[in-house]
Amino acid sequence: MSTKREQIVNAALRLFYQRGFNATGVDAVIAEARVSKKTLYNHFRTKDELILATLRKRDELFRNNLMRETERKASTPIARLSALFDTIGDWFREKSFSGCMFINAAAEFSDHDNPSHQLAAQHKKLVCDYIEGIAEEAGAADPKALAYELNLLIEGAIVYAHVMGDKDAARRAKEMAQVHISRQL
Amino acid sequence: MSTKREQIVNAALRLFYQRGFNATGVDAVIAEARVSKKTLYNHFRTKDELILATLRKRDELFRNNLMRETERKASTPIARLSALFDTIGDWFREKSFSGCMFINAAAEFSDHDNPSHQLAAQHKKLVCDYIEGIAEEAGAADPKALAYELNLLIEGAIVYAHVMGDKDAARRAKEMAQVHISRQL
DNA sequence: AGAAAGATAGACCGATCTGTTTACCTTTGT
DNA sequence: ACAAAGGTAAACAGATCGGTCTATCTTTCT
Repeated sequence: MSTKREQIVNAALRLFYQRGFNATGVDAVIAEARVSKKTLYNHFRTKDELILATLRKRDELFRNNLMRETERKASTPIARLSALFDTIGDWFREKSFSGCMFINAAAEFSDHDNPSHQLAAQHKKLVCDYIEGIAEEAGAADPKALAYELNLLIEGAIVYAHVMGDKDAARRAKEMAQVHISRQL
Repeated sequence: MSTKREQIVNAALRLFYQRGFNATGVDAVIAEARVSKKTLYNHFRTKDELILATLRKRDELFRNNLMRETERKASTPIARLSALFDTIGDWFREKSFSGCMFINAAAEFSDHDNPSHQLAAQHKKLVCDYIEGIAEEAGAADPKALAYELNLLIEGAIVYAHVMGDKDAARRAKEMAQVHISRQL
């Protein structure tokens, strides 16, 4: 149906991720999407709404990929807890990698009440919930605590990979994760 | 001597940190600094140069505070490795806390070759070097590896504290850190 | 066939952006 | 006392910002 809307969001996904939200004008988005400005503003009331729609799409794509890849790499819950770090390691090595779009959003929209910032917080929680589910299946003593720990290691690795360009961060984080996983099993 | 320059950088430190780099215009900086636009451009050739000078100042202030506070809180190297997390916990609880200015800079200046991004990477390395020094004094088996691990936990905690508003992140990271510290001693 | 819906390119709006310039004022060293 | 240095406020330049609007074209439903 609304393929124009998808074109716009797909263009926004690329541009906002690579260049940032404030640095990307709507003119750049419509040029990348090959769409007129009127069309963009027919689908989104403001740029802020486009940003929110783009972040929602990113959340969906990112978590779907995280789940699919992690479950493809490992078949047991315990192995999947480790495989999470292999999946993010693959992500770090993509040529388009520019950090976590939600960390980036929180950086630009620093106010915690900002809708984009809240969406970022929600995304992180959903990822954490997913990990908690695996930790439960794996029989962790305290799945919530283990998910928190693994997620914190993931965030640390993302920062290392983006800020310092450390493509090995996922492997190092994985080794640390093994320690915390084995303490719970 | 150059007190005007300091006024400008101090104003820029507040505004760039709270509102972001692209979202803060030079007009806002000169208003906050109570200085004319001419004066700003006498001291800095471009806004980008002001950003770089501001990041350099932030690096100096941040690391000095990290060292001073951590050394004040604990007198032995081993205790200091833990105290690092208390220091960042205090930071998280400041009302002006808006995440790590260098993570924020890397988010807005995503290109790794961007001078601001490179300064961010350098800052992270200097913090890691400081921790490595303590790890050495503490007699860690592999000080470089331990510093890497603790720094990764710190980055994870910063993300949690900023994106999710989790003021407890430093304590949780500290508990994780204890595990990795004790494995090396 | 013909009306309604939705697309197009692009002119246009007022505001804001970085950066320059003008004209004047204040401080300071000799 | 006086020139030089460095400060001020504000006008200005040209580009870009988010957002609106017009006039035209294409598609689709009945």
